[in-house]
Amino acid sequence: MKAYFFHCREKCDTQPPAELTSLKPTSLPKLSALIIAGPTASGKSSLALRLARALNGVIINADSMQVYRDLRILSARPHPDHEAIALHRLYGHIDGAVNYSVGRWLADIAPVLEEVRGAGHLPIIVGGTGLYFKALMQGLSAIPQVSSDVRRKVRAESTGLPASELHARLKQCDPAIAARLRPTDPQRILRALEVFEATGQSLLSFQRSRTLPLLEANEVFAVFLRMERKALKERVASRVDAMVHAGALEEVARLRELGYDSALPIMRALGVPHLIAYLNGEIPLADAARLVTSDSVHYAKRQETFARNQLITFEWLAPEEAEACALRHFA
RNA sequence: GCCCAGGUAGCUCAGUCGGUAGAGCAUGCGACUGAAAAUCGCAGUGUCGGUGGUUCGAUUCCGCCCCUGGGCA
Repeated sequence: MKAYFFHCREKCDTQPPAELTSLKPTSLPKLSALIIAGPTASGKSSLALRLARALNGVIINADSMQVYRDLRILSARPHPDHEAIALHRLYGHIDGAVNYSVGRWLADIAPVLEEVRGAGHLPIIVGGTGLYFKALMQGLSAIPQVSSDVRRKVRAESTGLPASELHARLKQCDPAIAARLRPTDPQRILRALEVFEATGQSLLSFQRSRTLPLLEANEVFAVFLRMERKALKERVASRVDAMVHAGALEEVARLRELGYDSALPIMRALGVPHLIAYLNGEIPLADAARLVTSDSVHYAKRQETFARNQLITFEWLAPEEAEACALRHFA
C-alpha cells in the first residue's frame, strides 16, 4: 500500500524525492481500475473517452443521473457517437420512474466489473457522484430493502409535517439514530423512519458494519479533476446554454408529460425544476438558465467538499495532468 | 435652478424614539451509508456618502456639500 503511493509520487510529481527512485514498478501490484471523479463540467467524460481508446478500456458510469434513460441532455450523458467509440456501461439503463440508489448501483456494477476485467479490459469508472465512489471503495452497510409499500406509507404519513415533528416521532421509536440526525434534515429522518418501520431495528444497528469494498484504494488509480471555481463557473454557464440549444427544453417537456412524482430523483436533477418552471410560464428562460448555472456551481462545491473529506485517497489533478498520469500508470 | 425620495455588507434592502448595526441573496467552509445532481450545518466583511454643528456620545438630530432616481421648470 505504502509502496504504491510512493510509486504514484515517483511517476506523477515533477520532482520526485531522490531516495525513492530505486522503487521499481515491477515490484508493485497491478492496478485493476482507473477512477475519474471531479466536479460537474470538469471534462470527466471526454477524458474517459480518450483514455478508453488509448488503454483499451471500458467506461463505466458512476453518476446518479446519467443512469436514467430519459435524461440524456441535462445529465450530460455521453453522446451516442461517443458510445460507439468505446464501450459504455450503466448509462441510461434505468427508467425514470425508478428510485435508483447507491445500493442498486453497487449491485449493478459488481458483475460489470467482473465481466470487464474477465474480458481483459481496463475498467474506467467515471462520474460525479461521490457517494458511489465511497461505497465502491469503502463498502456499504447491508440493509434490508425497504418495500415501496412501507416507503409510501411512511411518506404519506409525514406529508406536510415539519422536519422537527418527524424528528420527534423518530425519537420515540429510534432515539439512537434520532440523536445523530439534525431535526432539520427531513431526508435522513425519513430514511431512518422507513428502515425502522420495515425492520423494527435502528438504522444505526445496520450501519455498524459494512460490506467489503469492491475495489481497494491500493489497486486503483483514482483522480479527482481539479479546476478553479471561477473557470468552472464559466464552463457551467456555457454548458447550460449549450444544453438548451441541444434540446434540453424538449427533454424536460417530455418528463413533464410523463407526470412523474416531483420527489423522484430524476425530477430533482439539476435543471429539471427550473426549466419546468420556465415551460409553465413562471419565469423567463434567461432566469431559468441563471438559476440552473448557480445551482450547478453550488453542486460542484459540494462535490469538492465530499471528495476532499470523504474520498481522501483520490489524487487531485488538473485534467491534463490526470491524462498524462493515467497513461503512464496503465500503458 | 427648484421640489420630492434615496445614498447602510459584493448585491437588494431593514434598522437604530441618539449608546458605532442585521436579513435575504452572493461568497467561503463543513456534515454526509439505498433520493447524494439529494438533504442539511457554520462563518466573514461595513470609515452606516462627505463634512461641520448640537451632545458625555451622532450612522441616527441640524446645516452645507457630493452622488443617484423621479417630478417641475
